[in-house]
Amino acid sequence: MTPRHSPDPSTDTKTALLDAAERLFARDGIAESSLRAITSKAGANLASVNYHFGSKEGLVRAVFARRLEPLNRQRLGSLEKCLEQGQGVTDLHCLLQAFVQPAMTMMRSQDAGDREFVKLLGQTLFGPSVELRSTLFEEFREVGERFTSELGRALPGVPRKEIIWRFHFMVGALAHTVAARTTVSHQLECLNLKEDDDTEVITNRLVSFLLSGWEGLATAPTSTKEPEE
Amino acid sequence: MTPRHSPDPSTDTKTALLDAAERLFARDGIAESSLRAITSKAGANLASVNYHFGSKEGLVRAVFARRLEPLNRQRLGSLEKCLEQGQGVTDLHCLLQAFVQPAMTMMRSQDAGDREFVKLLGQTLFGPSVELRSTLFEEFREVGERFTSELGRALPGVPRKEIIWRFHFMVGALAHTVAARTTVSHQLECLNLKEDDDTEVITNRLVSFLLSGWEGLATAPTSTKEPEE
DNA sequence: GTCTATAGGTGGATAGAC
DNA sequence: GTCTATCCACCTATAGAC
Repeated sequence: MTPRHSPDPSTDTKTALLDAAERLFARDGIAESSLRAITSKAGANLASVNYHFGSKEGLVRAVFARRLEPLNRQRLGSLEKCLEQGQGVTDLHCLLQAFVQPAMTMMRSQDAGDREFVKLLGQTLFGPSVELRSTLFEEFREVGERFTSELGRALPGVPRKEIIWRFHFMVGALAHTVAARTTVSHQLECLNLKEDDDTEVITNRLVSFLLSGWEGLATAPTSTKEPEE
Repeated sequence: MTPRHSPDPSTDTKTALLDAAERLFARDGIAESSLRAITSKAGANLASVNYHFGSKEGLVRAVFARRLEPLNRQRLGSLEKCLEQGQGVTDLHCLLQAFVQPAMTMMRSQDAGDREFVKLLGQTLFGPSVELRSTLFEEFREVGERFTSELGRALPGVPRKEIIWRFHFMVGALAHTVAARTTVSHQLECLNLKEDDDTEVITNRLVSFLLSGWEGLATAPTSTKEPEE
């Protein structure tokens, strides 16, 4: 008996709750999704959330933890590959790709859960809840530090503070791309431009844009008339 | 008598409600801010919101409308100045500055309401509420169209679809910068880098980054090994 | 216009049977 | 582990006195 690793139906209830919550959170927001709606969609009982996760907040945290860890590992793994390939010289383009691509792939994943999740992640990153953001920040910490560190090494002339700002510009551009994709599609439709690009094309657009920004070859002086240092 | 344009205290109640709502929305989120908390903070009665704005949704819309119109006008005004100065040639840097600076100035305005508002705006842009986002989209439409149009003229070789994507990258970077400034400050503190930059410096960082991205001089090929076209 | 009081509904959480 | 029934806090909105 028990032919699978997770034989008991309790696990299934747990993941059903996670799936339903993830979906409703992404669609309606966390505060707007009631436990009643979540358990109903999951085909579970109202009390099951409290049993399995202790509280709604516990459920929220579990939703994020489930997919954040794989995302982080993928990013860090790609970063390591960049370093191996680079053999000393750090390849900026490879680093940006390593950071951007995992999120973009999730955006167009076959798994609907992945798609819902990145939308949710983007929303939450900009959301008002302080405690939730600091939870996310904690989970993201290692990735952020590894990437800013390597990006700094790839751009020796750029001070650390500037690196961090550029990193945040990048996070914003990426988050908006994955979270507000619906808006973009809508806008393109209004202009009779069908949005037929696949993940790779959009990723390349974004990475190219970011790469230029990071390389900073623009003719932008510090002030309107001041020359560059 | 009635020595001012807005003599009756009803106007004051109205703006007090708007101020309180704006602040609480930005701090706790819209769904999380109850009318009780808002009216209490405004020193008004619970029923006053329904009297002055019809419903909570009416209040929300009024909060956005109040500051969105000046922001739009400032952006469009700056854009017109760019066109006048340029005398035919469209200055990309000027356009980006015209789009970015008004929001950044609000971020560090002396008026606390301005600061709260941009935070709220950034949050809502990424939020889940469909109807609210489409309201914002409608209010933003003219600005978006004018800017993408002029940006396209400033970059004759770039197809319209690419312009729109880059515009969204820019919006994301800007929104994250104004909405998550707290996060950035926190991160900089953790690294013992005091975040003492004034608005102008941060704006210049962002505009430089974006300018490079828009100019697109990066050495990013379409694929990992393909040469540029 | 402002206020009190309350209706009418939904939220998260729990007790206790099964 | 699952379910029903229920508690109680809180929400928005409104009716009606002042």
